[in-house]
Amino acid sequence: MAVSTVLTAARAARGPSVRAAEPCATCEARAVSVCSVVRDQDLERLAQAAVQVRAGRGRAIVQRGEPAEAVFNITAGVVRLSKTLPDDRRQVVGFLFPGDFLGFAAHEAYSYDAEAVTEVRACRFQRNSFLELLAAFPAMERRLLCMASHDIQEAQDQMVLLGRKSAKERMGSFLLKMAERTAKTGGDPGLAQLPMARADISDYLGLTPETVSRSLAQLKSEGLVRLEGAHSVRLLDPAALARLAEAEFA
Amino acid sequence: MAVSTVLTAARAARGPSVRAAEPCATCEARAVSVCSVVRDQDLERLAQAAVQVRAGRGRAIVQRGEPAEAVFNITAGVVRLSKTLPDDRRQVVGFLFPGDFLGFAAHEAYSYDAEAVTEVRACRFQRNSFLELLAAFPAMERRLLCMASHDIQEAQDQMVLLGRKSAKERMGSFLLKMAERTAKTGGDPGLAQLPMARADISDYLGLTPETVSRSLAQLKSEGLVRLEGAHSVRLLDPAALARLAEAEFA
DNA sequence: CGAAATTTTGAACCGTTTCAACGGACGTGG
DNA sequence: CCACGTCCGTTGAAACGGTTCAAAATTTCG
Repeated sequence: MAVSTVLTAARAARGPSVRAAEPCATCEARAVSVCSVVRDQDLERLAQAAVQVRAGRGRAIVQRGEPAEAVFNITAGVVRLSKTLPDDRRQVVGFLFPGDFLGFAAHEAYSYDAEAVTEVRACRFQRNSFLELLAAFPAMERRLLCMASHDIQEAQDQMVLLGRKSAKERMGSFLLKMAERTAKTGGDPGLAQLPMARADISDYLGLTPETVSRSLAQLKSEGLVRLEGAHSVRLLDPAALARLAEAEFA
Repeated sequence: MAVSTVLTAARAARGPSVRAAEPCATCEARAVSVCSVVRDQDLERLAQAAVQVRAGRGRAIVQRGEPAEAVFNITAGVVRLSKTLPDDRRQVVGFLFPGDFLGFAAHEAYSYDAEAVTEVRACRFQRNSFLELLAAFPAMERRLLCMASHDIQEAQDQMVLLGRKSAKERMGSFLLKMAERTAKTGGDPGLAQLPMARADISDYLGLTPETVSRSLAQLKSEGLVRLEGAHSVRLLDPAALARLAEAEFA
């Protein structure tokens, strides 16, 4: 993921924010080591194609149907990807966090709306420049392919959630996933931070905001979690939660 | 996608079954032109790493958790990919048809079960050989990346279906998709052929077999379809069906 | 042709949604 | 710094769509 992060960093004279690549085998770490495969002059050339952009809470970043002329790399904040049916039913198909790519999978046009859940910073590339990078550096391409595979697996897990899990199970799965994310970015691993609104969570889990709220209340009454304000949840018994969620069934 | 198809064909002295590549921009055609990027001697080397395999109806091809040592390319028949929760709730995460890859996205272990819905023939590669191919031919890698992007978009559409559509809408979307497939392989475009059991369809659509049956009955009573036996459905009014399904919302 | 499996149909049940109202947090402006 | 208004989240009650359980009809295959 951190392709543009790295480029940005390169522009800023190679600061310590350049993250090391991790082994692709697990795809756990989405950091892409561009440095290892891109020569400095190319890096510079590409960095020039990248522009820092910002978006305030709730602002659209891309909209479904727009020609997919840009690829973004999120550097700060949280983005919500969603699709909306003509009668306004909405499904959130994913949340993007720092390091994630936006718009890469798109071919002609974006197939979803992307909006800022929190204040967002991102690195914007012209699509053509981005594709040139791929063409020039097969190792980049491989890395992206690996990341795409990972996304496919996540999507499949989400299908299990949407197709077969109860509301409480969905909520449990979601909390575990969010706590994992907190942990991965160096935060308290027992705390799930939920920067998005209940409506965003419900549209991600295929529920209503009311059901999300009720499911949380249930988990609370069972002693599995404690709500610390509306936007963070302490996991009191992650093991029990995992059992409940059958989170990706071990 | 017909990578192994092509390889197999190469072994059989380059028959007419070598499909031409189509432009990646749309990713509509999943045929991969290997011939254009792979030299003959390499093709032969790789063909030697591929083995034809068969599986009878209902037979497992790969199982979740198994080390992902092989990549398959389906050459005939239909494969069902599914995930099962510990209490036997099952979600079908996809069906594979001739030309599709199986096991490519897997990293260490397969993350799903793959079973033969009909009699299946496939081309089996050692994973390492397959990765060598990718390493040797960046154009292959690009093509796969494009295919993966396409799969991600399909997965997102399926999330909309599972998270937000009614039973009837799900059924409509499914029928349209299956009819499209029939059309693409040169069959009657107004006919959706459903080789899989109702239970497979229901596990794909996040429903029960009973609901699938009832939804079909409703569509029938509304004059949108006619059942021609249990495994093919004639679409009498595809436009109305598309409106109903909001199939990928135009 | 006949047995087993699959599909369809029927009726009661249940989890989630819907509709409605209340409570609390946040931000704005005084 | 506090008061007020708005938005968001929570809680309650009724309704609905889909599930579950049961049985009949059809298809499939030996």
